[in-house]
Amino acid sequence: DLLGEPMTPIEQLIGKGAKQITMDAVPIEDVSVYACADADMTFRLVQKLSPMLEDKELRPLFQDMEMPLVRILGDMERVGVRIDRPYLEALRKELHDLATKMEKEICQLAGETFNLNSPKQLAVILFEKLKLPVIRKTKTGLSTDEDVLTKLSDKHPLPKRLMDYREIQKMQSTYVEALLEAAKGDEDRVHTSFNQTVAATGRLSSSSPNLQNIPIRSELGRRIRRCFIPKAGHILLSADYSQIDLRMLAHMSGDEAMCRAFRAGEDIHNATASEIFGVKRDQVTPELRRISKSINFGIVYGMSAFGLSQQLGISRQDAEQHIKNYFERYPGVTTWIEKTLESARKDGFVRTLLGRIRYLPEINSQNGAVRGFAERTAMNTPIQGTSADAIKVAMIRLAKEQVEQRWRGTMLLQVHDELVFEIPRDAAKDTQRTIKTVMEEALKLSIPLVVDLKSGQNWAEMTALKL
DNA sequence: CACTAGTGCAA
DNA sequence: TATTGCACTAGTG
Repeated sequence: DLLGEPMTPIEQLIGKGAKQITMDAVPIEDVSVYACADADMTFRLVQKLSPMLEDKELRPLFQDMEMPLVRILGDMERVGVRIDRPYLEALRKELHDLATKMEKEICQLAGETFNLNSPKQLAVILFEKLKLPVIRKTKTGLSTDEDVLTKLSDKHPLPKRLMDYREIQKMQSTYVEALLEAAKGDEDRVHTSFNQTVAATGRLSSSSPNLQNIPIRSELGRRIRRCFIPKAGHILLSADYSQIDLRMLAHMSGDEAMCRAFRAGEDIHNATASEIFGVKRDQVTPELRRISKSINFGIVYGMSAFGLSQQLGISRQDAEQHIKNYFERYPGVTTWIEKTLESARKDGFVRTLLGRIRYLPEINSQNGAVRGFAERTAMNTPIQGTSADAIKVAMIRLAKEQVEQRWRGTMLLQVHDELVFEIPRDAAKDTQRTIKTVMEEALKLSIPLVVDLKSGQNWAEMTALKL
């Protein structure tokens, strides 16, 4: 600001224009205290979240949660996470050679060369040249997604080969190359951005690179995850909330059977299977547990019988029966969903346990699809958002405890229900205890929050810790 | 270079 | 016709 008014200290910290936004709403002298070195981040935050100040219930959320978190996230971003560059370079070479080989083989199967990364070109090969049956359409053409390719894989060898190729391609382009690019300088650490004002539920998001979607499920995925390592003399420590979303549902609904299961320390999917299939706890087969796990997730997302049937590959009638049994066994959940929808229709918004608000202007829409979407959001937001509230509380308390020297090390990442730390080898013991306790006590609920700890020399191979 | 569509990774 | 995100490639303008 070379010619205009001199900038105030707060403006210097958080950017021009911040004054009107913050000062009009309410004077917060402490903004400068919280403003971290990332001025742009703070400015966006103030701009986007300052309406919170006008709502009596949201003001503490803004001042005591979101503002202190700015500093913590800024620190995490600046510290970054170490990656094993030589390891990733080798992986890049291996995957490159593999992809090249598979590309040739697939084009031979197809009888012509084409761009394997083009769904449009692939559809021509699959459905015109090879005359395979069309499983599903997209709005512009014929679908070739994983679900479709799986259904085609007993009719021709190409679909399976293509699925394998896609996995390699995904891992190579989205992770291996992106991470090497992100750690290109003289430092072997990558620095994500934690976005505080993006997700409508109050979750964080991560970008450039996104470190909240590092693969873990496939074997190749775990090989990528292995590239995240601690600095010399340190370990990686991961602390994750066990079934946090379902615990939030249990607490908010107060459902007796669900709360009882959590209080007894039961495996919730096992308990659910036992309830809805009417078998004893020790008679639950892996298959019944798998179905129950799907239903539990589905409930959190506001699933339909159709959705469950698709997910499980069963008939709609069977899916309907499972859902019916679920609501009969967990009547408190049924009531909670009804009450939540009712208040959303009346007020036009829903809130998390700590009062975070999400407006749902389409909850009374005449359009069934639009309304249905708003209804699923109305159920999901209090659950997902309360989980986000809990881990944010934990992060703030942990940062405070760290200043008070209750533990040593550095918080590196937040992945929605997990915190990842870099801990000096000799500080492990006390630190573990503190982290677990602080996280589990983040919110006092009618059921316990449980945190599982793991540690290791990389983010893929971690050993469970017992205290 | 900006944008959309399809696809797929995570919690 | 299952929530919240981010990001890749192809394709279009």
